[in-house]
Amino acid sequence: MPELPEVETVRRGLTALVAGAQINKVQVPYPKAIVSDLAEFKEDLIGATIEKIDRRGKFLLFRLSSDQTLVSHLRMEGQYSVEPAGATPHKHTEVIFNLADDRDLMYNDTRRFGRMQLVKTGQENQVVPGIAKMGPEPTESDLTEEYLAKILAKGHRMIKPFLLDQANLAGLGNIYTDEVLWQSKIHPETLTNQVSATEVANLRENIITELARATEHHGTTVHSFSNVFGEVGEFQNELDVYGRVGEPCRRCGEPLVKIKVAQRGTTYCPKCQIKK
DNA sequence: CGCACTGTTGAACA
DNA sequence: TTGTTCAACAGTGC
Repeated sequence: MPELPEVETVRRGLTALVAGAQINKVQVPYPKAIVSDLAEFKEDLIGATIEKIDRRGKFLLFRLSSDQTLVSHLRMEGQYSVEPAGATPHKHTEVIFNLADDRDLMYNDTRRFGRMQLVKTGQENQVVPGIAKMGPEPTESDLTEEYLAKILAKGHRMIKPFLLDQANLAGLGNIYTDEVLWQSKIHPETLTNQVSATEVANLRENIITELARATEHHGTTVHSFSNVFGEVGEFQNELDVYGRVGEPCRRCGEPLVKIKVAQRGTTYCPKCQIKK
């Protein structure tokens, strides 16, 4: 389900609902979801209060009063819901946090790809590989033009898998990558060292703007995404290429085409996005 | 039945 | 050594 805008939408929802809540007990119907020691996971969470929820890239970071952090990655279809205590778990509920205020925070994951682990706060930057290697957040201050130009020039890899690689920059996934490449008029198979300085500046601006816009619209709902309130995003109505194969390009009218790039479905405009 | 799918990772390979 | 590619993870829906 989620790229950065969706994870940020979940973070905000969770903050509104469970920041300040205390955990009484934890049940784990699907132990594989827990990467760290399971017994410690359950034990250490008892009595802890969720002080706040941060985000790094697509990772959610529940900051606990116990000086520990619950690191949670939703991968493809993970989602959280908050229900009255004792509510029946869903078919794919993997973890249940029983809260002291008679509510249950449930983690549900249809495809069972999501993972969570408990670490000492601050240690996530070393212990969680995805975070340790993660590139800058896609913001004006963190993602500088100099940095982007430098790493693009360094490799000779196709631009699409490059942008999907969280080690280069955080936050983009398959949907928004197709969108920003279309906006930037760059063919998804363009080699990174073939991207001109002008295109780099433009691409950077589009990445930052697009992810911020999508976040304002509470993300894109494809298939299963909903926030903790069970609400869907609205950004799917704003997408220009993803899911629009065969439909006319909104810039030139040419029918959009779909190809496979680095094992991922990729939609683009064959007239606006010319391979060099 | 076959294929596609929002993401990441570790092994294989150059 | 370093960078890149690709299968695998698991379930649902078309």
